[in-house]
Amino acid sequence: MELFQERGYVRTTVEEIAARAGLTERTFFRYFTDKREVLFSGSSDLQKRMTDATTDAPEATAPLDAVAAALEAAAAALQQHRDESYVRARHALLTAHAELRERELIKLASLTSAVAQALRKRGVAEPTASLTAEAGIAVFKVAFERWVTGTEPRDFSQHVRTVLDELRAVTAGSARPMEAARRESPRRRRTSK
Amino acid sequence: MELFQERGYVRTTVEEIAARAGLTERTFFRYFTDKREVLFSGSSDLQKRMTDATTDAPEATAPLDAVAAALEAAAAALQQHRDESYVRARHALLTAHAELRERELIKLASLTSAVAQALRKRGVAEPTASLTAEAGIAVFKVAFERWVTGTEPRDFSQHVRTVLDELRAVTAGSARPMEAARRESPRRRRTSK
DNA sequence: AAGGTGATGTCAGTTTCTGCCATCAGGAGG
DNA sequence: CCTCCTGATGGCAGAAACTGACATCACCTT
Repeated sequence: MELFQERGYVRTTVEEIAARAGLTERTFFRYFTDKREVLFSGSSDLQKRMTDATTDAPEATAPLDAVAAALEAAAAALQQHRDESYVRARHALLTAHAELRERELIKLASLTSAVAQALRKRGVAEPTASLTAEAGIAVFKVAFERWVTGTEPRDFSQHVRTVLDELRAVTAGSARPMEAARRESPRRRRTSK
Repeated sequence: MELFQERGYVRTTVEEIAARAGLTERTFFRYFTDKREVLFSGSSDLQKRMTDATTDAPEATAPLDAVAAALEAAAAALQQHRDESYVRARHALLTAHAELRERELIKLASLTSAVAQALRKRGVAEPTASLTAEAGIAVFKVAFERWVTGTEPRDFSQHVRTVLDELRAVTAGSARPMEAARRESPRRRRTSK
């Protein structure tokens, strides 16, 4: 990250990164499959937290609410493990370089299918599982963007809740809503839990 | 595509591709920024169709339904312009090579923000616009996957409609639904149409 | 005929990434 | 203490992707 901020991502060579770490280029490629990968070391950890949270949600929890729990877990992990300056610097790099955004997107896709998998383990059928996971990660993306971009120091988990409610509003307010919903699960009263 | 099927994607060199087209490697890179890009030439066209469809939906149409129109447009374009064997071959390449999936994901992300942009032009506010676009593209992904993977020769647009209904079911059947919805739009009775 | 323009070719060079083999430190077992 | 094994690292050569600079050529305009 030091080097990336000194000379920018593209002009920083893998050899330089390795040297700064007291290693060789060859060794770098033994730890990271890619030059890009060096910016995504935490992602497998995040994924584990989120799938665990999905799996551990109480049995009666609706699919989307299990995913909401995963999002809360992610929010907690993010605010704990990374200081804000690192997150912002990283985010600046990602938005500036398409190759890095690509990598982020595939990480998010992997996250999505992992969450879908966790939902299936809960007994959620396809395509509900995939779809709920997709929607949940969409919420994650939008909320994260608003969190990093936003000026006011608002809580990430607060953003998550807001955006999740927005999602529910979006899909509730459109045509042809119901026959599938009735099939899926018994009507649920606004459980204050 | 010929070469990719003869020797596989990785063992096909850009020089070979260019030669097969009667050109030089250098010229290839004047037309395509990337080796990957050669498999995504149609994407900007698809994007235009979808944003147009979003923009052209009748004024009273709800956001998600405008996006549904865009999905219909995409389905029409796909079934018209590409024969099935090409679509399947391409899909096989994309699932086999992570670098290609990355590229596809960024194309879909670009599509998402273009659709969000089109929604904003309709007067849809943030974050509803982004969120609706994300959800819509999620439907596209899931429906496309089912279409290509599926054995029965079902219509793509048919898949789209099914998955869209599933999405509505997913978000309808979860907790804490309403305060955002109430803010967003006047109460809407479960319209049977 | 002269000049301009756009598409292509040629070439040299950088960087990423891989395969192969050598080295070296430390632990296990004799 | 010696030996063998193993895991981590370095060194090196090479393929392939990509870039920049310049040359060439066809074609069009004037």
